[in-house]
Amino acid sequence: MTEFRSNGDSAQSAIGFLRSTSLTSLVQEEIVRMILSGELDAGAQVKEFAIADRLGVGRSSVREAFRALEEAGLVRLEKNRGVFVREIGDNEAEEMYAVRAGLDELAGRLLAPRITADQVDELKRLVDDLEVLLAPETFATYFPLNLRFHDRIVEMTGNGKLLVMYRRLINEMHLLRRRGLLRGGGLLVSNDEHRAIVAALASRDAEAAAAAMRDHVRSGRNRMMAAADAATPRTAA
Amino acid sequence: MTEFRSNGDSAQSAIGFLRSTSLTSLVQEEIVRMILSGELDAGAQVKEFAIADRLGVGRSSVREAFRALEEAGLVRLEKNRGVFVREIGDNEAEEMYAVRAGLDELAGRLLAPRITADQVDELKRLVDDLEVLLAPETFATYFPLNLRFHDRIVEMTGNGKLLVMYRRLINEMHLLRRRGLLRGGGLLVSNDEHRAIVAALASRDAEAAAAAMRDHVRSGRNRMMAAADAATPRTAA
DNA sequence: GGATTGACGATTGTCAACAATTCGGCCCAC
DNA sequence: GTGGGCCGAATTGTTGACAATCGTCAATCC
Repeated sequence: MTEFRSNGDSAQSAIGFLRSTSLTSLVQEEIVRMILSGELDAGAQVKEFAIADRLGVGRSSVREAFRALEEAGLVRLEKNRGVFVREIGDNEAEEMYAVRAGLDELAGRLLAPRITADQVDELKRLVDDLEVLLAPETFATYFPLNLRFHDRIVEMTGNGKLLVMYRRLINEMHLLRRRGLLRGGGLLVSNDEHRAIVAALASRDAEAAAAAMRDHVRSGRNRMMAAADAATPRTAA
Repeated sequence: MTEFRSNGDSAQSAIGFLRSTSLTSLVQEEIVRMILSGELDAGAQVKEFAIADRLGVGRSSVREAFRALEEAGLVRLEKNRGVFVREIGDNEAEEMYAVRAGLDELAGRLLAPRITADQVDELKRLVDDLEVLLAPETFATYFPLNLRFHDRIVEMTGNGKLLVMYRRLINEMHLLRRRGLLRGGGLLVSNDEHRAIVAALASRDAEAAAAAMRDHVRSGRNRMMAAADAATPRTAA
């Protein structure tokens, strides 16, 4: 996201970088990376000094980053006890799926009337790429590309506010307790639904696109819950 | 929200209060109050030391609060220049109305199937109260009660995640540049729509409730935009 | 033996001091 | 008169130090 080039325009980038980037922002990005990559597990405690020492900054910068991360829903602050990576239980997971369905539905409705032919092609290409990655040995790369497919749809709506809220929610949903199951195989059968979404968008039918998005999220929720139940059955056979 | 009583259980409240409340949280709440009350205008600079001195706390607590407020979208941090109350231009206002329509629509769809008779009565009472306040001299109290009406609907869905996102968005929308026009008279004619919303919810028809909510937000947007255009006409007569 | 208390180490909460940057005014040269 | 550069006040960025709190562990008492 913040890269430099070695050619002439790097000076301008560097200036913008210095003007906009504080230590706190960098610390914040690093902690987000650690959380999303799984380096910090849900529920784990994150110690101020450990982060500060590791990144070579003072504790204040880390503390400020923690405040921002709490507001973003990624960590939980307990006074005098420390900060912990948030865990998301089943109740909250249900709530999040409902909200995500609403946001995705809105994205489909907004995008369908204004999508361009180029954008349809781009989405079709993404779905084709996903198809290839369905094999078990490449599944580690299926998951991020799937995220990118949905992110691009929201991004294409041109609604920046929706995109910010959507991304924040997706980030939080990475903390689902049973996330591992999702990545492991629960989503394998969803590519047909991706094709249905692209088809609905290509037809420029707002309601059809909205319905396709909503149904896809709902299916994802069901797959997740089924996988969770299979892992921790409530009644033994 | 955090009140004490003078009877026996105050000790327990006080303990919980101390355990959960940091100076930063209090500072944050105070700044939010100042922004929402209009004490701090959109675009105004907020100086660290001024807040710290006024509240009798160190700058660190204020800086941490700033970070959280930036993540919440209420202020904008410019490195080495200061923090400013965010202003929301016309573009972003459009985006926010679209997202709010989506959230309200979702709230209507979620609430309709599960609303209780008591809840319907409560909403009806709120609409009746609003009716009385339509007179110009009481309009200052119409606005907060209108907010409460919509907030209660979202709250009644039981979806906490939706409620958090909704409230954050509503807070941000207080920073609309032409907000004064809204409060002054643009929303006067909307109580019929409120009745329509309650009627749709009472009928337990999810799609009807969703449509009523969406239409209401859309009307609000149109009223706001019309008022804004009237205040700053793009073409002179 | 079990429970309570006290002290200690570790961690967080808050603050004040120092460094770096920005912005405005002033002077001076042209 | 105008533009450039210098200087100083004001503000923010960052750090380290000190105080308060929590959890643990061992010693003590019943």
